[in-house]
Amino acid sequence: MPTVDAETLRGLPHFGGLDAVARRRIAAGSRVRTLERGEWLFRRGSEPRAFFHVLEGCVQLFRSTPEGREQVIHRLRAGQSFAEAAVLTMSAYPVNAVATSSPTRLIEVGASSFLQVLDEDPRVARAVVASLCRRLVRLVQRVDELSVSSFEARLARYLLDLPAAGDGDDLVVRLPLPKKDLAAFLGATPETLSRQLRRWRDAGVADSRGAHITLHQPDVLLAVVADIPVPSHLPV
Amino acid sequence: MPTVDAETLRGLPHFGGLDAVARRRIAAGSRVRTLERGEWLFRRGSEPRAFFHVLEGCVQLFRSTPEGREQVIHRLRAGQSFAEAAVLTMSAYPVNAVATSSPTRLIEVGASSFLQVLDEDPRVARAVVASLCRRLVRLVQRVDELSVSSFEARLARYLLDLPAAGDGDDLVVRLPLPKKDLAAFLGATPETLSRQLRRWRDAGVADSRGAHITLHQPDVLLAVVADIPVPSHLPV
DNA sequence: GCCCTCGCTTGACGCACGTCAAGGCAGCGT
DNA sequence: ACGCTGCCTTGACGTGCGTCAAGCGAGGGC
Repeated sequence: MPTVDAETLRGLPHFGGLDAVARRRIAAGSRVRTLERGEWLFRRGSEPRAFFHVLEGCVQLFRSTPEGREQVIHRLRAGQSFAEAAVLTMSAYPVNAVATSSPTRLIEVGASSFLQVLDEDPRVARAVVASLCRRLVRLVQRVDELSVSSFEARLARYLLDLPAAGDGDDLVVRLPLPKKDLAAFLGATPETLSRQLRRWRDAGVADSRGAHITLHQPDVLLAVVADIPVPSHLPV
Repeated sequence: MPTVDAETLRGLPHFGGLDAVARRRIAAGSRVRTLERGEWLFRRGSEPRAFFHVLEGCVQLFRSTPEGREQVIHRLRAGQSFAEAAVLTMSAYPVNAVATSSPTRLIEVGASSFLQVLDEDPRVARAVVASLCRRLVRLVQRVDELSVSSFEARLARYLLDLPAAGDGDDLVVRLPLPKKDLAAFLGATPETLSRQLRRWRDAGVADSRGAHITLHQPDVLLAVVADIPVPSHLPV
């Protein structure tokens, strides 16, 4: 059970400004955990004893219905923290969490030491408030997207938000996750994703070869994102 | 422009524990506003100069697409605060806000005095963090609901969450808002709402007369909420 | 009384997506 | 080589829900 170096905590957004004493206190209540792909970190409804910070790999937060349909709420990569809110309300984790790559290394910060430091140091409180706010705004956006925009629009937005390389007039992006997971993240099925990419290929808008997707007409995608139906002067 | 009595602030969740000095500071940066039904409080994208606390009436937060489709994010009634997150990030209101009843009275708390007190008093920070967390959890629930559950399930859950009066074996609830607004809140259209109520009436599950809805078989609705398809031993 | 507006209800119709089922194609172990 | 097992793709089909359009009933003004 590897413990956490107090120095390591300096890198975390919440604890960057802390003095050495407080940092050592947090470090004492923390440890590093390593998970394999597919391993569960916590389940929805269980008691939140800790929040987490991703050092390496990827964690997916999701909910699921009794029949197995799942909605991915969030994907966390290196440098991001999560589950602070659950710790702060001290009620229950509202989602499930599993690692989606191997190995995934995390810092697990114990609830009690975190709450103590939070009460004593206004700077931590400030940092936590800020990060909660950012998350809140992002969620508001997702509520909006999931209910009013089509799958096409959600996918277009996702692709345009990826880091892209130019290639002549085209943009080329690389999917950072398998297509079936991307589909789940966008609240749809792999079949729907596949069909949308097919339609774009037929229309000459975008081509996909494996995880590499070439956007021939990014402006069309931009119009889709804005939810303005594209004037169909396109060849069949 | 009526100013705010420092005593009034004692009633607000964020400021209940404050000392008189801090409260007077907040009061100086605040005022009471009265809106008519339909009046705008702020628009998405504008700069957040204040957050609000509802004293009376109702405020609706929503987003809308260029073509006019709207998604209601939240409805606030007396005793609730909103837009703290926008103030804290200091970027832009992520939603629109309008009053939906007349009169709607609000306390408008100026951003600068709020931020100052937040930095100085850890108790305020704690209260704000707690309220943000609650909101975050509720939003996570909505992301989940909007994407994985059917309209029927969302409506069932909404009805079961209303305060109900018993009447024999039946439960009777009163819709606190017009049906078209309810439909929007649940991310659907009035037609869809109408049809669902019709189906329940035909199945003998629930009857609606205006805003009064009688639930003859609450257990069926409970099953719907759990997303377990109801075994159809029901008469046509 | 009449007419207007608004909220609600119904029907007809279309489309986006989910589900089920059947391949194709890669990688990988034996 | 073989057959696994996953991931992706495609087709056929069903359905939830939005859109359009019509009609209904309850106010409210004149």
